[in-house]
Amino acid sequence: MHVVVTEDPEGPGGTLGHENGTVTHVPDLAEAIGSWPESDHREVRWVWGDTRRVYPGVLGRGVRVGRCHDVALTEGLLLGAEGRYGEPRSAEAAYARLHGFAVPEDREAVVEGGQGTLFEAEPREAGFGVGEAELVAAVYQDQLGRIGRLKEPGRFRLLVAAESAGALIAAEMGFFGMPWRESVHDALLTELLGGRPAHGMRPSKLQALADEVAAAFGQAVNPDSPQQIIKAFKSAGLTVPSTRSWVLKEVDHPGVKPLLAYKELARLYSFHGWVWADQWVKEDRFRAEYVVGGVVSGRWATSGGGALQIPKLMRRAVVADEGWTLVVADAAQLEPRVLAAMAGDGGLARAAGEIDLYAALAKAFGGQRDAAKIAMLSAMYGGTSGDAPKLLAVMRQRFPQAYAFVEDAARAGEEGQLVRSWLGRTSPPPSARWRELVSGPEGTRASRDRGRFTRNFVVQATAAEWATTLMAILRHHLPDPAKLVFFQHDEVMVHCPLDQTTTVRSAIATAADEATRLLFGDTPVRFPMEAIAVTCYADAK
DNA sequence: CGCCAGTGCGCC
DNA sequence: AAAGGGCGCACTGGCG
Repeated sequence: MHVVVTEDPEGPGGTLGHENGTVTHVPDLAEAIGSWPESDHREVRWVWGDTRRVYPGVLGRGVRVGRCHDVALTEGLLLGAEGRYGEPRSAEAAYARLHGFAVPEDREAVVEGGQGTLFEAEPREAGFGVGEAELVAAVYQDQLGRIGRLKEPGRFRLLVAAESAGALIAAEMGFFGMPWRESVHDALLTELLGGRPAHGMRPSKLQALADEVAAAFGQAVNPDSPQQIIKAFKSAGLTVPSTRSWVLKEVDHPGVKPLLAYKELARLYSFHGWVWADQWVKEDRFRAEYVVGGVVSGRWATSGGGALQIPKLMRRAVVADEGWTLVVADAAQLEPRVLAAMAGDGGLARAAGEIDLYAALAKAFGGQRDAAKIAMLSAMYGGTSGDAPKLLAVMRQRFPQAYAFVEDAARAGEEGQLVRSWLGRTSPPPSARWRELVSGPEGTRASRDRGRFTRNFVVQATAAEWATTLMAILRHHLPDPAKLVFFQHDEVMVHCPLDQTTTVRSAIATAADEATRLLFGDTPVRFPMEAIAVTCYADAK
């Protein structure tokens, strides 16, 4: 069964819309959801316009839900599938389209940017002469109908369920937070940088390196300015095309070493330094803002805090609570396995039945595991340099179906067509700019670029679907109080009491298996998900 | 002053 | 060694 949920613009109240069409106003929404008759609590699908607007408040009152249908996320997926990519996807917009009213822009598109301002800027639209509960209910019914008319409604329903579950998980991860020891983080920064500087100053070790750089060049140079660095090298008689670290590494000049050291530390300082901690870490928890489906491929993005780019070095600060542990699991070689399963390539699927897929493929590539890996990555990314052409020729011969699968996706992209993931996420259409370019002198290049994008899209998007499905299942298998606290494309982290370690590890294995069956049915492809329990994230690999 | 593109680099 | 896909974010420096 489903229940439509709306929250009052002010206060803790809201409405519950029942399947028979009646709408009840409740003074305390979280309480009403939490006290829903236990017998069917797990069976309820809570339908709401936007998880980010409704769920945090509910969580804040200590209530969690099992399943939901996020109307805005679903609308985005449906619009893409219907060739209307990019149109506003809020429940209000969907309702307006349904009835021929003027379609309001999405609020996040209007407000955009700043943390915490996402939904505060303007009061809720007055509506279209209909209560919000009726509005959401009408859009929900319409969406069910549209899903039913798609080519693969069953798969798309899985996609919608996974995306909606992802929204719940993202909200919960943001709410509960990832363990982050401020004291460890501070000690690490102090060791590397030399203590927190006064406002407007560089940390001492950073300043020392900057001074070394200036001394080496015999002139003042801002190490944060690529332009100034290039000029400084020029006046030393050296021409560098850029200041990328791998370029500078090859340059013979005394300024290079301190400069590279500076760049590395400066990044830590500005990205994950004290200012970052002030903003994002409270009470030994890092609370990130995830954006479900924020990447066109369906991967998650972040809107602040950089949760998906935590430097390996900083993982020292991620430490389980006393008596608790971190169970960290990542899917090994996820993308080639996804390709094997999707393409139905017998040979590749057999290799993907092994724990080390690349080793299993090595035979086909002259016994070279590295060659097999480059061949697979080139096939999935559209690589053309080095040995790629030669290795791709081997792949074409030995794994023709997998080869054809990515080639077809690339060709579709080059021709300006849309491609779809396994569950039905649709790639964005080519931009107007691309259409101009493609018929001009730079046409071949633009065409190839888009081909590489669509080639990768089908694999990356399906990998994202597998990972989100796994998480959605895992969430239901976790014993209380274990919690998902981190997710990064193909890696999950669960924070749990020590005595739940074994249960959590097997829950992860089960979830990986169930996700594989749900998506691909009876495939020989295996998706190994090795889980390791650690006290500190840095010890996970 | 804010805005924006370019650069560079962290993660998968 | 540094190519091929996807991101976010800090910083510089030019512009209005």
